[in-house]
Amino acid sequence: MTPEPKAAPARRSERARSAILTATAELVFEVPYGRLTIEAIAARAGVGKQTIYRWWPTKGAVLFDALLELSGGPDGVALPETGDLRADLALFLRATVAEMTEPRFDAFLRAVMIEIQSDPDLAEIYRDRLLAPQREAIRERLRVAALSGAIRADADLEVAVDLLVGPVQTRWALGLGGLTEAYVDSLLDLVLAAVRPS
Amino acid sequence: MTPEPKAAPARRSERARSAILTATAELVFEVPYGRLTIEAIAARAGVGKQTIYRWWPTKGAVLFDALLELSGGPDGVALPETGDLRADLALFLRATVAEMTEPRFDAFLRAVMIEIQSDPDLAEIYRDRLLAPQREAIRERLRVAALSGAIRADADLEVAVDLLVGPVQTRWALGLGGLTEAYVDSLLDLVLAAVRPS
Amino acid sequence: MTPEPKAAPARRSERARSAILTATAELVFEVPYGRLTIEAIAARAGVGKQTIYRWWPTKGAVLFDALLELSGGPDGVALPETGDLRADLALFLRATVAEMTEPRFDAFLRAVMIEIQSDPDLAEIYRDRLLAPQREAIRERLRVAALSGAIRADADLEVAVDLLVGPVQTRWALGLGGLTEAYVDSLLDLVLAAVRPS
Amino acid sequence: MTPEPKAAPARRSERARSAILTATAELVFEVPYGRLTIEAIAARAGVGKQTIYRWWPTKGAVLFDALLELSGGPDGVALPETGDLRADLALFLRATVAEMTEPRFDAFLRAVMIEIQSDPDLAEIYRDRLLAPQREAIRERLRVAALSGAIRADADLEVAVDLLVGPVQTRWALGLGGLTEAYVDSLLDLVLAAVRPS
DNA sequence: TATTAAACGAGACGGTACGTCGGGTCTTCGG
DNA sequence: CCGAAGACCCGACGTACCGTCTCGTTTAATA
Repeated sequence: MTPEPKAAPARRSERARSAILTATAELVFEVPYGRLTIEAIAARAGVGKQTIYRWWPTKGAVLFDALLELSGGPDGVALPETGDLRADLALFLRATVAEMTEPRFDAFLRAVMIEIQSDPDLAEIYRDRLLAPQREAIRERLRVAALSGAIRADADLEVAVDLLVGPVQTRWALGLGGLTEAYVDSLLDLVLAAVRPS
Repeated sequence: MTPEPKAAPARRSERARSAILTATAELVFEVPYGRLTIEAIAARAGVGKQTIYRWWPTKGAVLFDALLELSGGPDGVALPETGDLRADLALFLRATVAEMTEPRFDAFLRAVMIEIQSDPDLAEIYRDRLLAPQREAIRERLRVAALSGAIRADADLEVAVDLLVGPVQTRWALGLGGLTEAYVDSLLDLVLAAVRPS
Repeated sequence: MTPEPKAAPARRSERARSAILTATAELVFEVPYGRLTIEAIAARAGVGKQTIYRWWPTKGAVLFDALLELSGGPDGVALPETGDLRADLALFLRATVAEMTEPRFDAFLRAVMIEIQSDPDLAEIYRDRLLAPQREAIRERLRVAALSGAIRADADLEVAVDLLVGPVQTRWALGLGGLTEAYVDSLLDLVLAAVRPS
Repeated sequence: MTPEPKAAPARRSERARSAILTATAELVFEVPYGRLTIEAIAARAGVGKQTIYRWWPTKGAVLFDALLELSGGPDGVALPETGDLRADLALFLRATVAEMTEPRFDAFLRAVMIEIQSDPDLAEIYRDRLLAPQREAIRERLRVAALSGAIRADADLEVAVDLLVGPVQTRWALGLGGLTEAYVDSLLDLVLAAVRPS
């Protein structure tokens, strides 16, 4: 059932794999990403450099695997569905803001941003594996709300998702600050006004 | 009257300065930013490496000066004021989208994004020198509209700015695509609905 | 029994080592020693700079290893012992003069002289590894001659060695010229007169 | 009558000239000659680099002028003529040894040696300006001794000079040590024995 | 005494080489 | 036979000096 047992991982050391991802996660927080070297990861993980190059093509790939390892269980920030649209969205956005505010996660995400800007392939992976599911969940939530009449039926939901996510992401990415719970409330006021029925 | 403008750059070669910024702008487009080296800039500019290190502390600083040089005259994308709010905003957003779509500018902006994620000092410069004026112009335009009754008087204009700028910036930064004129229209539909009077 | 022969050079590439020493020997002859760069040696040897710095602390150390490599087999100029003191010394001095006159060796020795003047540690190595054995051989030859009555028994042999070697070395070092076989004869006339019995 | 008023030294600053030579003399003692830079000389002398390059072609030329300045008045070590040959030579050799032993002079002379090995032109200047007069003085002294019957009439005086000077110079240059007054005595014993009449 | 041309201090400039860091590959050895 | 260890070739780093080249600013011989 495993979809891709390809390239038969032969005998891959699980110990080495997780040591490498753990070391990466630690180092991303400790040193500026531009100074993060494969040698440092190997040294921290107690692993030969070759063991890294054998399994990952680039530093960015290691970073992404480390990220997937972290966001593995609970797929990032989950979106609840209590029936109260505003409450659900508020919960989600507050959790997002909390992540972006937490120093370790902030460092990690900025490293990911750097790789996304540098490498379109990694950008695609990020979109497909992490972004798309999240956006789809929000869109689905809005769709339900539209059916129940909580929001306008003809609203462009894709753009509505952008309206919810874009402002927060942009403020974080450009370091504009102001990412508080109050901000989330103000944002929701406007976005919900935009999609309010008739 | 100032007795010592001492820190005055002494005798700085304008020829070298502009050759360096030009070479940087060219190379940012030609090679991935991670592979862009100071040596390459120096070689392309026909300049000694030391001449770069003498006047800029980091590669990012050179990049930013090159950016400021480009966006020098017309401060980036200007915001017209015709009295028709939607038309003004549409013009502005379309120009922004056009920039982000143009390969040279796209490459340049991604390089800037990398530096912003890496260096808070550069992020601050970017915010203060380029972002802040633009956002202020938009906010001012909205303020005028609020006074004339075109939009709700009690709307939170700071968040309204985010609503306009965030979605576009986020789609570009994360490579989500779909940055078309149609998208701008859909976006404006929702945003103007959000701030529509009573 | 030694638990850690650790400082053992690990796995050192013999290919690189000899390529470096050969390149050095060639370049010492081709360019003035002051212009001889480590980068040129590395390039000529087809080797990374780091490989040189890994095994030698300074350019002078490489030069000395190259010299030892050359003077390896026949320990420099050998001193024969035929029973005829004057003939033996004449052979030795002529060989010395021949070396000093040969352009490649001249260039090499002048480079060594420069390093000796610059670095007392290298001077010590030179004395111990190359000079001392040679001087000891001469002194031993003179000792035998003293025992056989060919020269005065109470002559200060250390100084006698200086008398043989110093004039030639000085004329060469200061570029005074006149280093011919005739000069060797004149020199031997005087030196042997100095140590002639009774 | 001045054969070359050419290049008319125009107005040369004596202050600068002597400051440069003094700074050079100081620095030769303070830093290894290989690390002695023109920039350091200029800085120490409170002079622009160009002022050095205007009047001297190379660092070695400055060094030599500094040396000539020092050995200016008393042309190096003078050779007395008291009628007692051994006493005269002993005085001269002891003075030479004293110079070579004095740390400042030692450093200076080693710098000169480096330049002589590096640059045949400077070697020639050194021979002509400093070495030749000294050797001629010794040879003249020996010639007088030969006439007076103190030494053999048919001795090769050029080689005799080498016998006196070479051993001391060589021991110093190669760092063999043992440059004491006792050594001078032993040396004179042998050399005078070599040229003793019949 | 005022003019003027050079030499001067300062230091930026285009370069070369330095000695170091890290990338990505290859080789050796131990488990 | 994988993995740790680390040497290897290579390219770039940021620094130190090179020798040249402006810049004003003395400075001393003329005009």
